[in-house]
Amino acid sequence: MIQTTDLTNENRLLATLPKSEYKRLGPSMKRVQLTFGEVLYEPGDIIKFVYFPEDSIVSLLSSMSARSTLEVGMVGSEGMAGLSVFMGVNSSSTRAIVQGSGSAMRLASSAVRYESNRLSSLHRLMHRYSHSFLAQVSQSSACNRFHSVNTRLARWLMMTSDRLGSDEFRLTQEFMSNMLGVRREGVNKAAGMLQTDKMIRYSRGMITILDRDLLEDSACQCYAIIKAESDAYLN
Amino acid sequence: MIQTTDLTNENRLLATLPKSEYKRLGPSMKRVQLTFGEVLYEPGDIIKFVYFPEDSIVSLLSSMSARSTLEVGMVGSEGMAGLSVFMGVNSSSTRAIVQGSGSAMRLASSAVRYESNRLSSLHRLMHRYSHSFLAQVSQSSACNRFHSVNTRLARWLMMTSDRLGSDEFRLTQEFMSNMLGVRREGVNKAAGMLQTDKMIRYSRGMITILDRDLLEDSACQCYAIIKAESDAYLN
DNA sequence: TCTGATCTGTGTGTTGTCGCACAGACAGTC
DNA sequence: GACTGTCTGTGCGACAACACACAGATCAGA
Repeated sequence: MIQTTDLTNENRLLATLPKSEYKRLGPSMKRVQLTFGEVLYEPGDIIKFVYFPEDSIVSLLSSMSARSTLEVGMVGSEGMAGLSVFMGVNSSSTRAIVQGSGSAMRLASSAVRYESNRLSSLHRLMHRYSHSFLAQVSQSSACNRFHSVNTRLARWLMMTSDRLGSDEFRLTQEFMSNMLGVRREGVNKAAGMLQTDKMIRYSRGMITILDRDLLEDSACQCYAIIKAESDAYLN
Repeated sequence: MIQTTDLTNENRLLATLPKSEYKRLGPSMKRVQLTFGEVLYEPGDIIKFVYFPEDSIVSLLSSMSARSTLEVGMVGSEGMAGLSVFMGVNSSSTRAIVQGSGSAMRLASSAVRYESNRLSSLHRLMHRYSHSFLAQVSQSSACNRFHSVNTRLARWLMMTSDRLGSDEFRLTQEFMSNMLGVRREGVNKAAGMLQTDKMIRYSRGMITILDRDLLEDSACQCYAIIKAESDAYLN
């Protein structure tokens, strides 16, 4: 497995906090293992915990029907799942599902509510992350409207790879179709092209990125735009 | 012109503030007239003012290219244009354009930065609005992916009508095509159907909603979902 | 080694939207 | 009343994605 990012294996949002604030959160925080497919919360659920992914990924999904689901946002070590809590609302309108197994720091929602107004750096960071996340959702929205399945799949694979810090991961076409909001057959076709062009290799749910540069080239500009936004807010 | 909502002609977010906080904002605030087509800020611009629409509407657009633009969020009396400022970022990734002429309260960004941490009700409200807005953007994103031009146009007309507090307004097919992210011809076809079914009437940029109930029925569920979210946060 | 479950490949026909091209309708103005 | 610009209507070919239907490949476990 090739490490492609300088992953320090910690959540970058938390890592940016001054020590004093981090310590204050300590007692309410716990490192947990998130496993693929785990649902952290459903739309309307009371959110008990928020999650700061380390090498895991959480996807936020909007579903129109059982058949039609779409990822509206992806959360990795750059962010947090459960922004609603920070915004003073105890439930979300999206489903949060673990898209990549790995560890995350889990924080009780009550602690978020209690501390986020007292810890100024945390507060400021969360605000900036909210902005970054909103920008991501906005960009994806336009991307989903205008770009083809091919380019969107390439973008999505790049984003996933970045957050996992790996070029190899398990994901079926079925799963990706739920993320991109297209049929499995569409993913098959798009993935087939990427494979023909030697950018990726895949078999029975195991995907390997063979050529990141080529893959990035076939992704739309949205990838770079979202990445810039995600990285920038951490300074 | 038929008034269909109990429009009190003031921004509902501001109206929810306690008097003391509203007074604090007073000196920095000014009622301005927004005119159709006016651009409040472009992506990347430093945002000097935020706007609390009264009977005006501000659309937030994401553009992939000159040809391809999409409305990612709509702001009326329930909200504010310029959320980024509240989130501690002085520019936005979207373009803010006036979609419906009318009045708005304009507040200097510096005042937002200075006061939003001091005025607790304002802060709390803005947080809750941020959540509501994020929910709107997420829902629209899925809607744009899964629903037909017909239903999306119906939804969009309903949302516009709600915010203007009127059943009659000026909007060309060309303009709507930029909002919905489809070609003008597509809007023509969809609008033609709505007109055939006697839900709306239109001519040279003047649209009249003839039957709100029917129009709401042909809009997708997204309309009701977004409306509920927008109304709920104000309690 | 057989069996069932899962994952992937692909074929056919349909539909929605696009891209382009142009004609008609209407309003303002000189 | 003629001219110009704007807005609207429509026709046609192209194409991406859809819906459905199966067949083939691979793996895990009995």
